[in-house]
Amino acid sequence: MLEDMKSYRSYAAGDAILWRGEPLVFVASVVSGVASLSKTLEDGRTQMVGLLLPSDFIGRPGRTQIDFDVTATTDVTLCCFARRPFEQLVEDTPHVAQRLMELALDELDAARDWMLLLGRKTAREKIATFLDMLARRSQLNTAKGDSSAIGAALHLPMTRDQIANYLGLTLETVSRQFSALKADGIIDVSDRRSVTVKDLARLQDETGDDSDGGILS
Amino acid sequence: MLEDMKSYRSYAAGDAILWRGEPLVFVASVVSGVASLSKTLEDGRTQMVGLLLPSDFIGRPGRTQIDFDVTATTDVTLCCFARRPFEQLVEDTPHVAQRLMELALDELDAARDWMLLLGRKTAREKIATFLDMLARRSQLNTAKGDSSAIGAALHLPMTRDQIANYLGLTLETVSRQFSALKADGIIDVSDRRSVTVKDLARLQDETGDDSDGGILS
DNA sequence: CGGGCCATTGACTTAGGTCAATCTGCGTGG
DNA sequence: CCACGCAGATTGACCTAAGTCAATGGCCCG
Repeated sequence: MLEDMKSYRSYAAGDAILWRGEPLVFVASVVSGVASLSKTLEDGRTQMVGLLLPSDFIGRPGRTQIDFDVTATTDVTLCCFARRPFEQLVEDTPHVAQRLMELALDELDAARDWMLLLGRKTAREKIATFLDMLARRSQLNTAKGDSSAIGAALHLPMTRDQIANYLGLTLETVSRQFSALKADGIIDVSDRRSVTVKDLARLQDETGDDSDGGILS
Repeated sequence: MLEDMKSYRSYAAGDAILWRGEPLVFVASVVSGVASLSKTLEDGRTQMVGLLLPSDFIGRPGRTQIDFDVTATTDVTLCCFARRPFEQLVEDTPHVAQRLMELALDELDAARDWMLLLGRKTAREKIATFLDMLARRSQLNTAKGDSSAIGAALHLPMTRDQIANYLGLTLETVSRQFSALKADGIIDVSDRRSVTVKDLARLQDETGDDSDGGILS
């Protein structure tokens, strides 16, 4: 059974978890901390192409390589399974295959939202979208249903530089936009690692997104 | 059997195939022509988030909605299956589920490459990457193995405006970059719908991509 | 107490966007 | 068969959002 083959691995903030092109020996799920997927151009410009929060999955049944780097953004603990036996499990259990497919489709949707952000949003819209996303995500993980956790401090899991790489900006622009949103009374930036959303509605207005807001599942 | 439930639909260039949020009644595969997936901000800025060429698949087992628009970029013919029976087939045939999963992962990889392009590449690199992608794709579909179909005219399946929406640029910038690449002797732009790659190596240099070039499968 | 490491802020540059004029075909109807 | 009109493409002049470069500030940790 799968339980028998799981193991835990920990990485310190900044450590590489997987390198692009390296043979993929395990699949994993994030237990705690934040990891990121990123791609690099030959001259060193980099772009994060995914953020892995707790419960997210790393790995691709049927692939032996990945073509991005996986890095620990904060200290991270993973729950790992050897790839071969895991694939066996996937083949034997249709239900698991279907679940993985859904995960892949969710990631695809997230990737496409991010494409819109990267291709068309202004710096201010990018920051607003990023904060809104963090607010939604952290709300899910805490008080489910309590829709107004506004005023609570949002923890930023990354440095300005990493945020810039996620949003396709420079760290200076990220910093300036934080300051601007603060000056406009939309957020508060006390500690460098936390932001308080003072006016969520206004923050959402600033995202540029079509307001009819997606699927009401 | 699946054969019994397939039907063909055709759309003229510019026609909507599916609207965002609309209930998804069929899945389909592209028989001929080119379709695109796109997302729009509230003020009308749009970003293409995918291009569907012949043999590409539209649809997501387990989802009843999509949150992008699907539009016919050129005249398009689709081969459609009703969604419910198709999903039944997927559940009954593990092999099909696995194949779909691979398609989803391929799309995810393509989406991530595009994120790097949108977030970090210059206009010139974007155009070079776009042309290189078209060259690779059209080579696959024609003379397999003949690696130097250089000199052959590449057909552009879209207008400058659509290319701009795909690359996160404006149509003017697309036009200027075509002119610049032409002035540099890398391509030739005779007809507005076709481009001849005169120096593929140089074109690839201009993409900005890490030259060790991905996975040698 | 001191030395990194982030972050912020300012001054200046620039790639790409915007606005506007012109050009090029191409299909249509007289 | 021609001329008209229109949709797309090109080109130029100018503007601006964001990048670059550089100085300064705060904070944590040894």
